[in-house]
Amino acid sequence: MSSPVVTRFAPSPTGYLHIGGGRTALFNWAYARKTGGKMLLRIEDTDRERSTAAAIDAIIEGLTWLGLDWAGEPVSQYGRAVRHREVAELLLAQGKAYRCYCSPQDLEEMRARAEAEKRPIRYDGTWRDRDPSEAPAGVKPAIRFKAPQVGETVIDDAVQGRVVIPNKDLDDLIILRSDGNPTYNLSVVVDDHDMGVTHIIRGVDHLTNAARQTQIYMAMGWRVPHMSHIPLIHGPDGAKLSKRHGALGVEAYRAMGYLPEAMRNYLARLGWSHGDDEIFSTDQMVEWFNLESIGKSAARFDFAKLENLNGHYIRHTPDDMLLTQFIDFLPHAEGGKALLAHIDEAMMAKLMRAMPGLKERAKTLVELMKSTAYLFAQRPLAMDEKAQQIIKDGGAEALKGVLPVLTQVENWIAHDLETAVKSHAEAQGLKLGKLAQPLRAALTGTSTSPGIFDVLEVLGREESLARLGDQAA
RNA sequence: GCGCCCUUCGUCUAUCGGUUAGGACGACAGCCUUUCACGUUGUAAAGACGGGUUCGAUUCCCGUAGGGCGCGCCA
Repeated sequence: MSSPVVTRFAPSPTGYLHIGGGRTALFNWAYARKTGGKMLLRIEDTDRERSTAAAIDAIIEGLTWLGLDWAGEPVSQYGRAVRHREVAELLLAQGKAYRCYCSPQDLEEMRARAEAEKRPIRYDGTWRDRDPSEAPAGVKPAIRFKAPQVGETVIDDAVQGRVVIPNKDLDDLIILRSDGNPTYNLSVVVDDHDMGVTHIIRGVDHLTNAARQTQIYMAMGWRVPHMSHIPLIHGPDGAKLSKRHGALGVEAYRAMGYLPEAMRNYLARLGWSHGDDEIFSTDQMVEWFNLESIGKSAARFDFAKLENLNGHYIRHTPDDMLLTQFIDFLPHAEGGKALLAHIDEAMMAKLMRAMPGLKERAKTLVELMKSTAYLFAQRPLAMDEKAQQIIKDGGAEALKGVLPVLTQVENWIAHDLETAVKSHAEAQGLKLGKLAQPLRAALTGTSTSPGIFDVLEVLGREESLARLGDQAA
């Protein structure tokens, strides 16, 4: 029996929770659930300049919206700085780290020179073996990790396989800044160790860090956690995800009207697969999830597929649940708050009745919201010229013209009309061309199909219908 | 420049040496429908290139090309 799995999601609060981070969190969460372990949340806020409380809120809200939860309170990495410093000092005392008196300018020059001479950009080890007595006065040193210079560091990665990195390509990284604050690579190792993390699942952009961190683990004599470096998500053009593409915060996806379950399903399929299965519940995903089935190559974000999936989830969500989700969505939607103000019991009832027609053709909640515009509109509705002309012309032709016009105004009504007409026609043995009967029935209240009265209200001209009826009959 | 990783239809992917290379999204066409959508049927669409290994390679190895990531007193 091995120890229970502990995963962690460790974002830095320097901005919104982007979609790649959301997927990383999903994988960590899914793996923890699958194995009966737990996922921890750690906020990597050691960069005091860029970390913000707003970003922390955004991350937590984003995860919550995605339906991902974690064990215990979020851990602030910055709050553990004392311990990180302690480890840095320990490394220093053991001769596994040393003080470096190079100034940032020195280092910049070093880099510039290396670049100019087309040499690898690395710290040259100036202070690695220099006698501390040579230290310039008044300069606060940074502490560098004394990384092995020969041999190689191996990362046994569940996704990437066995990755071997020559130690000569890894330089002595700073673990403690000259101002006494720890840096990322040190903090991560100390925290993951102290927090009992058994499995690290993160983006491949951390692969090189994994090597450096492995060296620190070894220097401390700590056990190296299982690693899984998952491929990154690219934009539609194959390049890095930019804001133009999908590098938006997860809250942007919420505002675009995507359902959390659709997002989970889509994100899971991006890089991970279970045979030919495309649409699966989150429970199903958890049951199937495994690290081995995660691919190694980067995947492009495809909004068309997300939309399709989202449409599927919208259609398959029970009306009442969808209505709840819709209401919850409104505050986050552009123009949604204005609608929210008009929602009372009567409106809820209307929305509920309209939902079957509404959800049939909405791929996102935004589309669904747009389709409800009719319900919120002032009566009587203004008709465009085309509609007016059609009415003016009257006659049997009018009916043909009316439907498309209605479509423009409000698809779902047309849907109701169509359904009502069809059923009436069938019930009364009428040919579909003869619509007068069912329409009259609707007008007199014989039909209970919601939307019919609204339709007539839109038309606003019972005479036209009557005329149509005469001709059609 | 150096290191690491990747490469199957336009996109996401299946395939664990032998398949007519499968599915999904998208596209196109038909059906359903007096709108749109849903649904449904079908079509087109892929192993980057070059060498090996093997009776046999998409699958294993090497090289080339292309792409990605990393190389901060950022995380």
